[in-house]
Amino acid sequence: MPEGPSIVILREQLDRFIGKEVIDVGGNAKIDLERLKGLKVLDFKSWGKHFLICFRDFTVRIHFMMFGSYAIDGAKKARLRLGLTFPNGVLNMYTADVRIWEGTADENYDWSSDVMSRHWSRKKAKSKLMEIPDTQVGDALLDQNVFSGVGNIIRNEVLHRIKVHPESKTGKLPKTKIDALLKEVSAYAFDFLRWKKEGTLKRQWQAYHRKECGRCGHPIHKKETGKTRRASFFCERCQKKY
DNA sequence: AGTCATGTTGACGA
DNA sequence: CTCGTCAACATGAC
Repeated sequence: MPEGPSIVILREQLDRFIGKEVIDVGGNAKIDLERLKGLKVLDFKSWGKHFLICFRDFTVRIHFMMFGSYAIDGAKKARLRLGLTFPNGVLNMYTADVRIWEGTADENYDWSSDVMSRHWSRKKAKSKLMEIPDTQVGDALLDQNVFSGVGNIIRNEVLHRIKVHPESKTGKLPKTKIDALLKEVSAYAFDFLRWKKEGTLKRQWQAYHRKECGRCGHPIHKKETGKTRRASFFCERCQKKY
């Protein structure tokens, strides 16, 4: 569920609830559920992995963490975290971290860091990278403040695409590799979106959870890298360590 | 059936 | 104050 493109897919399915009133609220989310009742949803937005339900005076922020899921016009077996009933349908969410931000989404988020936003700024991401030259690029990719929406799939596939080893220090990357990184991180997110919709995402993976490199056939190395200690999958033949 | 995983936060101690 | 470590959360695919 969790990476940015999956949240975009959720958002895209909810157009018919925009402008509609929440006529009932349920679930075990630790927020004041009654507060939503009777209010109109002005919009659904996303910022990276954050799914945002926009009301006039506040924003409900949903984070699906690792195991989150949702159902539209249906229910699942899992315990309901937050369920919204509209006159024309239902949105149910499970295993999510739910919070309320006072104010609008615009007041709470910097859209330029979302790799799937139309406001995504390569330039700003580049200057953020320059500030952390000693950070491993694998860790930098998971930094939501720099690349919001990027998760473990996107980071591993992007690094494979640009032939860079996850343990490379950002400050040592050649300019061409920095530029390739900034370009591909967004490009891959949109490929992910398309493949996920087609149901072909897994078979497109070139490194992530693969035994052999999708490019050269060399065995894929799996290792917990960096401070994040998430699993990195990479080709020691194709991907150079800087 | 057991293992593993598309993630983040907060507590705690050094 | 900042850093590292760890527990906690909770589900489903294989």
